[in-house]
This record gives sequence, C-alpha cells and structure tokens, in this order.
Amino acid sequence: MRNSLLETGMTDLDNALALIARGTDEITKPEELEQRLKLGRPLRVKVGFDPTAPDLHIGHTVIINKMRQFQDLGHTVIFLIGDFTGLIGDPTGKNVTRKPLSPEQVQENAETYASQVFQILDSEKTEIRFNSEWLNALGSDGMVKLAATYTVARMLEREDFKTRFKNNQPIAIHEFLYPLAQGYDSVMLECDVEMGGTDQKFNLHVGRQLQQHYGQEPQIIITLPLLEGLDGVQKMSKSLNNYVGITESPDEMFGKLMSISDELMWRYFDLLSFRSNQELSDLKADVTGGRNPRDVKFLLCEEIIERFHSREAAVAAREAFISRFQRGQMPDDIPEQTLQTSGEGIGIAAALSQCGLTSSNSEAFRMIQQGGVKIDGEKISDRTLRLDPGFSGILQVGKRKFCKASVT
RNA sequence: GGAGGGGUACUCAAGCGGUCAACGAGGGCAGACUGUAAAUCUGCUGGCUAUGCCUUCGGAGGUUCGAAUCCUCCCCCCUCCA
Repeated sequence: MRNSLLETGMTDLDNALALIARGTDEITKPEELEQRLKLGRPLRVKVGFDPTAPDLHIGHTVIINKMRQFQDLGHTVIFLIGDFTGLIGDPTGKNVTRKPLSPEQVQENAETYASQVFQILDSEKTEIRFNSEWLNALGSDGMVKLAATYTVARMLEREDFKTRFKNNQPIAIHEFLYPLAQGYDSVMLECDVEMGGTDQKFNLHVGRQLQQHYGQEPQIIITLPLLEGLDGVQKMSKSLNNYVGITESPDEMFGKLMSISDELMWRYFDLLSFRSNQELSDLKADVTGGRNPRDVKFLLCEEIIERFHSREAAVAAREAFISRFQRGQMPDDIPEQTLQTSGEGIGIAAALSQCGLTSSNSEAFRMIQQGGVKIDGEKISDRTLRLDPGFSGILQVGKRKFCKASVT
C-alpha cells in the first residue's frame, strides 16, 4: 500500500511535468521546475502583455492555453500588463518610441483583455497587475541602480541588438531599459516561472539574473513557439492582417482558418488543438492515405470555433461555408441598403460603391470588367447598366461580398 | 559642428527633362481551375459626371513649350567623423 501511494505521487508529478512541457519550445531548466513543483505550494507564473493591442488573436492563445494548464494544476497565474514597458516598446529595430497611452486607455485596454482571456483562464486564479505600479515608483535613482546591474556587453548578447550593432544600425539607449524593466517585474512579483514567445528568451533570462542579484531563486523560463499568421510566413499579428481574432464571428473564423495552406494546418493543430499527439498523427496518416485535407481542416476550424463560441456555432459555420463556397449559394445574413436617387436611377458602379462592395467607382468598373459582379446571381458585363427606381436585388462582388439593394 | 546618403503609390523598390498614372517584386482583389477562401494559372491594383478629364512621386517656390526627373529654400530619416 505504501508503495502504491508513493507511486501515485510520483505519477502526478510526472503528469504535471508532461502537461507543462507539451507544445513548449524550451524549458530552462526542467530540473528546477521539477524541484519547484515538489515544494507543493502554488507557483507564481508570470506572462507579460503589451497594453497597446488589446484585441487578442488565436496566436496569443497558445500561451494562454499554457497558462490555463498551470491553473488547472493549482498554480497562480499573473497576467501582467506592461503599461510602463509599453512606453518603450520591445526593441525590434522597426519602431523606436511609442505613443504614451493615457491611464484611461490603459485601463480600458486592460478590461478588454480581461474579458477576452477569461474565456480561457480562471479569473479566481489570476492576478492582473500593471508594471507601472513599481516601475514608476522606481524613480531616476532607482532606474540608474537597476541599469547598473547589467553591462552593455551582456545586452549585446541579445540577437537583435547584436545584429544591429554589427550592421551599424542605431540602438537607442532606452531600448536597453526594456529587458531590465521586464526582469525587474519578475523580482517585484517574486515569480517562479515566466513564460513568453521564443522572441522573449533574452528578456526572460534577464529576469533570472536580476532575481539572483536581488537574492531570489531565479525563475524558470518557458518559451512557446510563435504562431505563424494565415500567410504561413510572418508571425500572426494584427498589423499584418494575418490573424484570427478570438472575438470574431464563427463564419469569419471558419473562413479565415480555411484559407491557411494545407501545410500550415498541421502547425495550427500542434499549437492550438487540444487533441492528443496520437490523434494528430492519426489524422496525418489519414491525409497521407488519401483523405481530403479540406475535411481535416474542417475539424481544426470547428474545434477553435467551439472554444470561443459553441459547438452549435461551429457546426453552423461549417454548413454555411459548405453551402456558400462549395455550392456557391448565398449567405443568409446579407446586409441591406436603400439607395436614394430621387427618381432618376443609379449607375451600377455607383450603386456598388454606395453599398460598400467596392471602394470607388473605378474599382467597381474594374470588377465588372473582370467578371466579378453579379446581380441576383447573374454575371453582368455592361458597365453602363443603370438600376432604375423600384429595383430590388442582391448585388455581389466576388465570392464574399453581398448587399441587398433597393433603389428609390 | 563637419562630410556624405536618402525621402516615389499598401510595402519594398526602379525611374533621373517629354513615350510616366510612373518598370519590377511582395501584398491585396477578381477570374479560371480544384479536393478548400490550399496549390497552380491569368488579369487587375489613383480618382471621376470615363475611349476623355483631374490629382499624385517629402513641402513650398522657380526654370522650361513640358518636371518624379533641373535650380532655390524648408521639413524629415540614415551613416560616418567630432
């Protein structure tokens, strides 16, 4: 009996480790993590978020899923909003300084964040913190002391700094403050674990060193892969418009996810799906054996929509997709538009623009020329066509843009 | 402070007195095809009261029959030397 109890205990620890490790890029150091878990107390797990982009997309959820797993194991997750570090902007070499956000904006963004992440996270086990709390209080003298704990040579170990330095590209002094500030957050929050994207590795390590400097046990670092955007090349980001937002409608999610390449689909499965590795390799084998990758992609779409909406919404989105694109039918919810013409009718190009289907009359003419315009499903080719008063019908541009228009 | 290099359409990037609404690439959009809004191929990609007209090449002037291209001043970015 004593043995079996002991074995059960070991198994729990092993399971916890395996769960945490799943899908990660790297854990430094696994043995420290194991030791820390053995302490039996809730660990403090920090993840920092930038306050400027409050709309989460599924790329962010890779790490949020991992946070959730920590919570499920009984640990405390700190959702840190980098309102101070946001002023600096994580050095990427692209943009130098960012516009300061007002406290009201930060608060508003934080609330948006909260409402979105709590679709995945347990709010009871989440601490929401702002790093301006202690970084503003630090003052110039505190900042100087903090800066004194690190050297330029160590800073230049960071890949991005190194390359820029080597290529004679500018590095502003304040950019050095970003990793220091982020590391100081770990000190103030007494973190056991900090997680971030692989691009965060350097910053996370600074946290370890600062903690040691301030007499704390260094945090364990877990890096997670960055999710590629819909294009499959650049990382998912709002500014590149290659993202799927978690508040988007089921239909939009479905469509966007269907547009990823067959190859990228597997990456998404790895990072976003809760299916087991066994299930995934089975699916891969199916496709190799001739199963239509489209149908497997359907499964991915449904799982993700179910997570942020519901099972029913996922099924409905799939049905809508099939009827609309596979069978070329019209969607159910077509926006309506009444065009006022005071009796003389309206040219087709102007009508398309006014319905928002094209951004200018010129574009409308181009669409007509290319055969992309339909009225009630009939392709039209006459660019001088006029819609008379009393006309009512469905205007369509391309496969995706519809408007039910009536002319008065 | 000195020397030099730049600012061109959504992005990158040609053009360096007329043939420039401006090469090319990427992106985007449309069409064809398909097993999908994958892949592939083709076309389009400033605006308009549209076979013509109007506005664009950092800003303002100027030279010229004619300027993105030449000149003057200004603004901004980058590099090197101090």
